[in-house]
Amino acid sequence: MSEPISRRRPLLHEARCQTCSLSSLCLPLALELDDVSQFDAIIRRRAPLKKGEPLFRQGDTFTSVFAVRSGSLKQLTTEGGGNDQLTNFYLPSELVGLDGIDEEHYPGSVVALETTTVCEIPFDRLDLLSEELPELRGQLYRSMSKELRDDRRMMRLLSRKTADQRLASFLITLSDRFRRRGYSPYSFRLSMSRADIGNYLGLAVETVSRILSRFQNQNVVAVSGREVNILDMPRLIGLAEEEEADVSSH
Amino acid sequence: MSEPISRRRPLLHEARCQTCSLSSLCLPLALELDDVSQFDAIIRRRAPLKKGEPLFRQGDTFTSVFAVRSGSLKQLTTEGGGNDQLTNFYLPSELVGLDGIDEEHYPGSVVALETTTVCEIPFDRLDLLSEELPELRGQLYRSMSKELRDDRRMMRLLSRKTADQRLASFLITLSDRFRRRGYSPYSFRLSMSRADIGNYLGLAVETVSRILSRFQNQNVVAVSGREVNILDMPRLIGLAEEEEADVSSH
DNA sequence: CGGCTTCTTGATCTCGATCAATCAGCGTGG
DNA sequence: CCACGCTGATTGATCGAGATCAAGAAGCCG
Repeated sequence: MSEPISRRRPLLHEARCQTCSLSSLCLPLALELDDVSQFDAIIRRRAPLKKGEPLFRQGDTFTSVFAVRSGSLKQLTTEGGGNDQLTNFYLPSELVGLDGIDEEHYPGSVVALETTTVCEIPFDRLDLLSEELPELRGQLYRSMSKELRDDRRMMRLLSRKTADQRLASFLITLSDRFRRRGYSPYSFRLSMSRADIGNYLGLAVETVSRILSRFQNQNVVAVSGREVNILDMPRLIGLAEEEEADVSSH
Repeated sequence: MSEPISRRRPLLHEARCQTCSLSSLCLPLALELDDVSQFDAIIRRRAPLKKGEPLFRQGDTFTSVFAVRSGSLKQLTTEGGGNDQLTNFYLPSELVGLDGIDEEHYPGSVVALETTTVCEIPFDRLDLLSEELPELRGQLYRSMSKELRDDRRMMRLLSRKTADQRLASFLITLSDRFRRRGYSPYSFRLSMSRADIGNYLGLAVETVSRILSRFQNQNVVAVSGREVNILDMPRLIGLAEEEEADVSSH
């Protein structure tokens, strides 16, 4: 009634969970159709963020978690001085803000890397709904659990892997996330700068650049600016693991 | 009634949430007395683990999370080869196993560092109970969120801090956890080896040893084997932050 | 006591940071 | 349409924190 086939707010129209192409990856993934409607009802749509615009800032009051609909974001934590640490990149269908639940504020800023749209999910409503919908609750537990698991992988990367292994792992992880979203795992565009990559991986920008060049010379990837082509995936996987591998082949 | 002042199962008796000294830190922290009983009813007590004994192993089927009652544990993730990464230490009242929820198995082994007792909380029962008890659900969300937050801090430590800062941060974090549990924040015993500390902080054992010696020479701490005394907490905090600090005082 | 493991201390080497200099893109305005 | 200036990316040269290699010392337990 209030919204027939609204042309005035086409974004809002498209932005329903029921018609969202990400629904098989996102929070409502395990819900029945009826339940999806309930979930959809608590979502708030947001105007798209422009590149560099913050979704929220470190210290802002925690109210909601956000599902990325399109684009990408980075999470930054500042601690004294101007010394940022980039702790995460978020791609479509991923959930942002879960680490803010246990205090009244977000522990880091989240900033758009390109034009980005998100769905805002007020946490108090989500919590209440999760009481009625066990599937939703389970999905929420699983999302957080998965993020914990990913964090552990990241710690391993930061404390044990060489620069080469870090870059290779990074590219593989990205590739994998694209593949799961239906994009090519071999050819994609980085939405983050070299500086962002370095910050995230605990490396200097120069090192990132150098290693990408080297990978390129070895015909493992082709890189042109932010455009990446993975030419030899098995080799790249080898580079990411490479346990001081018995390099000798005889 | 069923248990007057049972002498036959003193452990089980003491091991009730209602009388547990950790109840103000543990999962049931936000529950009313009646609700605590419900929670208590799903807990399974466990025989104490001896030093070196695993609570579970990487790959074991996920069934439960565990609350540490006494002692301490370490979490290890093995990835190809024999190259372990120590991703966490667990102290009394902390929750173990949350990162296993979203897959059918635990992503790492958890091993006792000393004689350790835990409460087993079957996750399916916990999930069901969290439907009825919003406070419990909230506490569970908060626990996971806090762990996410701690992980981010750890990533920062691993990718930006020097060896000195890492050691100082480690000691401060431990001190803080002891204080919150009612123990001295200045004097405590490390239940983990130097090798464990190094593995956790991304440093070689030798480096850990060297830096502890240096801290000792600077009268910041007194270390004797695994016994630690923090002599100058403000100084230690300074060492942990030390943003390429303007060392000059004039 | 002897045979472990764990811890400490010293000497050297290496990976990646840092410093420094271009180079490439790209939007802005003349 | 091109010159200008800015930011981001690449490449080279040097340096240093911490790893690794190598010995001892000190617990610890049978």
